[in-house]
Amino acid sequence: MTIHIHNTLTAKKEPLQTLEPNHVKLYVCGITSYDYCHIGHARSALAFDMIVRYLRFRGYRVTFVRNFTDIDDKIITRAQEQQTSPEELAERFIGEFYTDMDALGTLRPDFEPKATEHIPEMIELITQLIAQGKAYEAGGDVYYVVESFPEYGKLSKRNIDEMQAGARISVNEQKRHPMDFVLWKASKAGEPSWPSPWGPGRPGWHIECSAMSRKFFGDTFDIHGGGQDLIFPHHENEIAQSEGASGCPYVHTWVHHGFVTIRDEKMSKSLGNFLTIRDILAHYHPEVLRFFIFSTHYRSPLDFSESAMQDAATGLERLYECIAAVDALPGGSADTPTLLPAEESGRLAAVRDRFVEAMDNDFNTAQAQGIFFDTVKSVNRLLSLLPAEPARADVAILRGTAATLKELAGIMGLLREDARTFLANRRTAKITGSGVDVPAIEALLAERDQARREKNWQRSDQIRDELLSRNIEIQDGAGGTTWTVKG
RNA sequence: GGCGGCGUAGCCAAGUGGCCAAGGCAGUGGUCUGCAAAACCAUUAUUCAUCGGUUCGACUCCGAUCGCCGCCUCCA
Repeated sequence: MTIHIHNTLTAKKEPLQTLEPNHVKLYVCGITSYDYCHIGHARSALAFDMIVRYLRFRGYRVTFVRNFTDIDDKIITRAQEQQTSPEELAERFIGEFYTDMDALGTLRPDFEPKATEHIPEMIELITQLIAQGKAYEAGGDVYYVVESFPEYGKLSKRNIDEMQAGARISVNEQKRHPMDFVLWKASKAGEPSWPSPWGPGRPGWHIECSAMSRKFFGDTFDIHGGGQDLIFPHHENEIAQSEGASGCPYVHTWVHHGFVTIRDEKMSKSLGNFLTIRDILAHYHPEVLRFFIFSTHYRSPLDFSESAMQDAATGLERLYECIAAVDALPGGSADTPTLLPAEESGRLAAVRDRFVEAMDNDFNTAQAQGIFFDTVKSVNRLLSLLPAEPARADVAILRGTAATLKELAGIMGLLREDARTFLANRRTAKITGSGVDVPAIEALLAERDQARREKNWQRSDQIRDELLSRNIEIQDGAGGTTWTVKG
């Protein structure tokens, strides 16, 4: 089996081929650091976190590069608003980004280049383009000659004429052609600037990725990723710059993930409908967010809602409950005959293969989650059949399955906590959130326990209803009564 | 207007032409339980927006229609 990945460039799923055997060179567009990250950024980070982990799980060496855009119009504007310097603002939000990413538990990329630390590389690339007649200087700015690149539009499936028909291209007297885009901008007074052959200025947005990916990977690399909104113009322009300069193919596979929407609309600051990662994590465990994000294929839109998050939380708890039940199993006896039907043990043993098949198909995490639930169902079924002194062989199979489940779910960053701890913490979080009085509950339960011993069912049920009205749900088990907070 | 994508049960969501259309949430019946809860078992789309076409056979391919969304300006 080979991994198939959807390639935006060809609009097809293609078998993964790497330039170097078993080595994937992956570049992902990171954030422009001028504000807190929202769930859309979380989706991007988590999608590529999963992809990197999965490729490594499948035996690839992955070199993962993700940049920071730390100089940009928005940064300059925001810094002025906040009466600080662009450098300070950008650094601050890079720090906030790390805070969020660490909370989400994402892997650090192997390299995290910043635009401001690669100005010479950008100047060199621009110089090469000018030397080839593919860029020109005008009034301290440098522009790319779009018409010098006949394949312009091949990624976003557009052509220059059609786009000119749209009237939204700003008129700029400096440009020779309205679609020409800026590689280097002359700085205005008070703006950050770097010396260049064209005078003091700063880089255009697109050039940084071309220059930095070339630094780490050379002229051609395997996978370039980002959000679907980057396809045009950002990635289209990167292709024009890089292929224009090198004459080589820039990227083999383009991977673009879908948006997070709220009430089916794209999150955007102008609509005021965006939620930051820390907003979400204040209310939900990071794994709940991950579970929610991976419940839909990465290229599809994903609609955020409270109820969807609740479903995700319920689903994740179901997985953890199962793991916790297996963890609680006794060692088992060699004298007890095994109960596990061959069909069932075969199904459990197939989990890994089924998971790989789903994930090899363009990282189908939604299908993979379905396989987790299938597995949980099988495990629970067997658990419910197990006698007090189960067969050692059955226990071994269940423990092995639980371990596999944790390993595979770990690729999505799920089931990474100790199950009992997770469930206990979750209950604690709910208690804290709802202001439940634990000693009062314990007292009522003790009273109910006494009532039950006396077979005073009326009083016993009265207490249960009383607790339920406070959102406390109880479970009578062999080892006593436990309780959880609903919701 | 141009380009791209989507429309699968009450909700969410897989499905790379052909065994009964995954899975989750919610619902219903049952087992268990003093009664419950959890768990388990069973059940919930003769049908995949609509209409045509290709094919022995289509949710899967092609065309049209309707509806929704995104990009075309900064954007994950």
